[in-house]
This record gives sequence, C-alpha cells and structure tokens, in this order.
Amino acid sequence: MNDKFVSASDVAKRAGVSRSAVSRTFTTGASVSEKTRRKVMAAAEELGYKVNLLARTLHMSRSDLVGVVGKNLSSPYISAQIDALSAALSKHDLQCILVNLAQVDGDITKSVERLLEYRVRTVVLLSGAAPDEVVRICAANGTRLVLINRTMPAAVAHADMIEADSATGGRLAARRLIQAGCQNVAVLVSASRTHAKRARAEAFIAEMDRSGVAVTQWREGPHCYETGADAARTLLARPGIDGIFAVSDELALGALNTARHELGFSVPEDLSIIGFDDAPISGWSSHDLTTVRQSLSALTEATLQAVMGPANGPSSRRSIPVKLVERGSVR
Amino acid sequence: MNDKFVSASDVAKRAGVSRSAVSRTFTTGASVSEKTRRKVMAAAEELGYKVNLLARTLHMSRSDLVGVVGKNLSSPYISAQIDALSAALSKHDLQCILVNLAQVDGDITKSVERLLEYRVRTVVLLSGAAPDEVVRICAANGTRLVLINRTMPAAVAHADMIEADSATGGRLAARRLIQAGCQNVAVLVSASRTHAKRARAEAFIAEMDRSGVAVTQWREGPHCYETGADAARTLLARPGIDGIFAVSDELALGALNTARHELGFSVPEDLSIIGFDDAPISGWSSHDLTTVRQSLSALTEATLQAVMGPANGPSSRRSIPVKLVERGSVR
DNA sequence: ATTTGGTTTGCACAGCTGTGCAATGGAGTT
DNA sequence: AACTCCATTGCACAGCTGTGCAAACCAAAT
Repeated sequence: MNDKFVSASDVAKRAGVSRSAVSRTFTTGASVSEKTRRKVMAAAEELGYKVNLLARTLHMSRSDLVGVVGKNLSSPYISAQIDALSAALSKHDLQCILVNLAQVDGDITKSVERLLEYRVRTVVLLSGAAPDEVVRICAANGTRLVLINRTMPAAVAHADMIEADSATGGRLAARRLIQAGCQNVAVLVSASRTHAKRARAEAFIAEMDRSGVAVTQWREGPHCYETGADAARTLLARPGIDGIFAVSDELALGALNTARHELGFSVPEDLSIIGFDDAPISGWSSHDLTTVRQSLSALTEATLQAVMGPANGPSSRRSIPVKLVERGSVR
Repeated sequence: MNDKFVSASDVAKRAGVSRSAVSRTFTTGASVSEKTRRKVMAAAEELGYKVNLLARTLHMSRSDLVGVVGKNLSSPYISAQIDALSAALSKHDLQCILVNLAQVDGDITKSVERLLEYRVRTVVLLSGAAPDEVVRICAANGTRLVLINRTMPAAVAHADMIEADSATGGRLAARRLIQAGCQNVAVLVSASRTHAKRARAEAFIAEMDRSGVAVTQWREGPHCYETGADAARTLLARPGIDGIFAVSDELALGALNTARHELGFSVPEDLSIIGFDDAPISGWSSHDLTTVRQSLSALTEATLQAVMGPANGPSSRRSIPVKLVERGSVR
C-alpha cells in the first residue's frame, strides 16, 4: 500500500496540527488536549502511522533492545531458556535480538559488534559457551552484561553474574550415586570446559574422593548429545563403570540412550546416570532422567531483574539454588 | 568507560578531519584516501567508536532487521528451526528480532506492532500457529511477510509462502501404515488446526478411505507433547487402534512415549506410529520414530531466499519436498 | 608552466523523533 | 469587564548518520 513509511509530519498535515502534537500524542505522559488527540489518532489510523522506534531510540539514550547471544540454540535446556526469556522480555516491553554463535566460519567478533552497533541496552550471554572475546568486546564498549553460568575473563565494570549453585549440584549428584552403591564412576564434561561445568565436575570429584570412589573424567568432544553417546561407547566398552554424572542433561541423555538401546545396559540396574539442568525432555518417560534442577523460572526471573536494573549500577552476583530431582535413572 | 556513546563527530575532531570523512571510512564503496582512512581508523580504535546502526537505518530506507515470530519456541522442531535460521541470517549480515507469542495475558497485537515500529525489512512467521491477526497487521503495514506452513487469511500484497508438501506427506504416512497392515488407525491433529496440519490430516484420511480403513480423528487440546500423551491415553484405553499418524513429531512423541512406557504397548509390534517433521530428537534411539521429513536445511534455505529477495517483489509460493524416514516405530 | 583530468574533502541537507521554551488561548475569579 | 493562572501548542534544536554537490587538491600530460 504505502511504499514509503508514513511519518509524524504526514499525520500532522492530515490532522491539521503541528508535528509536535503528533509526537506528544504518542508519548505517554505528554500534554495534549483530548480534542487534538482524537484528531491525531483518527489521522494516524487512516494513514497507518506507527512511531519510528529507530528515531525515538536515537533521540533518547534509552533503548528497548536486548541482545541475547548463545550457542547450541536447539539444545534441550537452551531452547527452553530462550522460550522463557523471550516471553518474559516481551512482557516487559523489551525487544530481543538473538545472536547465534554457531557459524564456525563467520567471524564471531563481527556478529557481536554488529549487535553493539544497535545500541542494545544489555547483552545476555545464555551460557558459558560464549568465548571470552565476546565478553571483552561488550565490556570495552561499556555495555552492561548479564552472564549466565559464566565467569568473567577479567575485571568488567558492569556485569551481572547468575550462576546455578554448581558446588551443591555436584555434591548432590555424588552423594546420590554413593547412596546407590556405585563403586566406579565417570564424570562427563566434554572439551568445552566452562567455569560452571568445571565447578560441577570438581565438586562431584571432591565429594567422591571423600568416600574413596575412583572417578574417570571424560573431557573430549564438543558439548552435544553425540559426545555423551561417544563417551558411553568408550567408557562402557570394558566392564567396570557403574555410575555416570554428566554436567548437562544433553550429555546425560546421549550417554543414557546409547547405554540403554545400543549397548544393552539396563538403567538403573547395571548403571546409574545423573544429569544437570532438568530440561523439559529429561522428564519424558522415554528418558526418566534423574537430574540436578536449576529452576528455569528462577533463572529467567533473575535474568530479567538484571536486565531491567540500572544500566550503570555496580556488578552483582546471584546464585540460583539447585535441587536433585529423583527419577528412574538411578538405583 | 564511556558513559555517552562516542559519535562520528567525536572521531572526526580527534582525527582532524570532517565528519563526512569518518562516515565514508565506515561506508563500503565510498571514496576516501588511504591516508585519512588510517587516521580515522586510529582515532576510532582509540575512542572505541562504533557506527550507530539506528541512525544509519533511519537515514537509509533499507533495514537489516528481520522479525522472527513464533509460538511454542522450545518445541523440538521449532527450536531447531530457530537455531538454523538465526545462524543463516547472521551469516548474511541480518539481525534477528525474536518475538514470542506465548504470553497469554499480554496483547499479541502489541508485540507485533512494536516489532513493526522498528521498521523490520521482513517478518517471518515460523509456523502456522500465529493467529490471523498477526498477518493482518503486517499486511496493513506493507511489510513483507514470509509464511511458513501457513496460508493467508485474505489477499496480501507481498508474501512468500513456504510449505512442506503436506498432501504427499499425509499420503506417504497412510501408505506406510497400510503396508504395515493397520486396520484401525487414528490421526492426531489437536485443536490448533492450522492449514498445513489440516492438509496433512486430510491427505492421510483420503488415502485411507481409498483403502477402506477407518480413521479416528483427535482434535482436542493445544498443540504440544501432553496433548499427544492425552490422546494416547484415551484412544488406546479400549483395544482396537493399531496405527497412529500425528501431524507433528511433538504430538507423535507424546503418544509414542505414553503408549510404550505408561500403557505397556509394544511399538511397533502392537502399534505403529508415524510423525511429521523429523525433529532432531526423533532420531534418538530412545524414540526411533518413523516420520515424514521436511528437510530443515531446505526450509531454511527457502526462508533465507525469501527474506533476501526484493521487498516489493510479487508474492511467491515455494513447496518443500518431503520424504518418509523409516525408523523403528512402524512394523 | 599551464591545462586537464580525476580523486578527495567539506558543507549542507534529509531522515524522524522528543522536548525546552515562549507564546497562545481559554476558563475561572473578583 | 479585567485579571490571573494553567493547559495547550508551535518553533526550533538536538540526536547521528549517508550522500549530492561544488570546491579543492594532486598528479600527469602537453
């Protein structure tokens, strides 16, 4: 219909008022008489006028744009996280610009810088998987950061760190496997050893050490389902391992399915498995995975509060409590 | 570090050149001497300057923003779609603004209008689940639309429709169940009866009719995993049903898991199940679901082409071929 | 040395908005 | 009727960019 976008001046001309009146009509809390407001609204409706948020944002310094950057976006927990976060942002009138760090060949730096060029108010890093480079760029730009399950590589002025209680999580998993009578356990970490993942594994190992149980570590491969499967194939090839703790549900499910359906193990009779996250599909009856839950709603709530907070406030640190969810993958 | 964003004038002052020179340095294909370019670059680096894309977009009419709107964002296929699409967009220097239609209480109209206010170049509707209202708003605004597995409610000027070959998919599923010897089958549609979902079901029913096989339809509940589970509980309560076709993998997995683990059915011995989509997790050994594949890469490629196409081009219609992926859920 | 040609540069404008400031108008009070 | 006061309105500016146009510059050719 309209090849060019209609601007406030067009509406003003049509309604026979000044452009200021139009602007004030669409600005909450501005002073406009009821009569002109109606005239303006009628003209706007007729012409299909919409405020140009680019211009508004340009003028004000405040932006409604939030950058959400992550990797492995279709993994069970991350996708649930995106779903919850985008809904929450929308509810608070914030727009979500999604950046996928997946492109191996493309320059990651470029994607993040382009995001910054839109003057986003905050950048949310969905998981620890994002490289340090990303944090560095945002920090240098003075953009507020929200880091989820991640530490900073260096001192960053404005950052909110949110982390599920890794130490408690690892300890809970260890105690449960000990209680199940496991004598020879493995911990699955993958090559992507984020701070949080490492902390979970270390707490697990420390607790196992205290009980004198040997722990084998799996540190190869990218952080994905297939890596969990590969780990199971290798670790379970010779008998011995009777318990597995994976630092994410994705890894756990790869191992669980491979053990059950490919290697012929009975879970939990022959082998106990515990994951971390409590992704929605972990509760499906096809998996029935016992896992350490980091509450998605608590995580989202904390993220939102960090995003809505003052742009220049000091750095903060929040911890999300975890809880062992008992299902059928542990004896 | 910098409370206010640094602008091109700041860089110009620092480098001792005009603001135009700075602008040209950051505009590809503009005429700048190598000497001034270096001076500008040095000053920019020093001050941490970044082009303000809001202002650039405001000035040019061309935008790099693409609105991606969907519902049920963490469902198995949609999340894979978002992953693939966001990566592809990023590779072509396009930014992805994600809009989640999940908020039940919030006004959907508001979210979409806010999106339009950012002057996005295109709006992509991820699935047929988005209400007609959304299409109407975009069309009235003159924004180009990309509809995935969806028809338009009325005549829309600029729209690209992309649809997996529903008719063939439904037919393939029917033939396969017939070949498996099913005598009494059900089709799972849910209450969210999109055009594409209905088309799949209708093609299935038509083909079944031709062979004289009775078909029960399930048309209740929202489109999610639990609905598939509910359907299984009800339909399989009394003996008879020996084959199920679900119009999405999500429904199929709900039914499959419930039948297997809750109701004690052997799949495929007692019951054959076919889904639609071929979501990544359908291939997991815990599910091993036979399904009609709509190739994710083909779908993403088609979406990208539509997005990259001319904004004022005529409407187009693309069909994505489907293929039956044989796994272990059909006898 | 002068002309010619092409490249580089700066000015000024357009793109669209929100808002301070002064002027205007209208309503209420004495 | 005159005055006071407050809500409303319009002007002009700021916010940051890309680019047409003319001026300036530089190098090469005559």
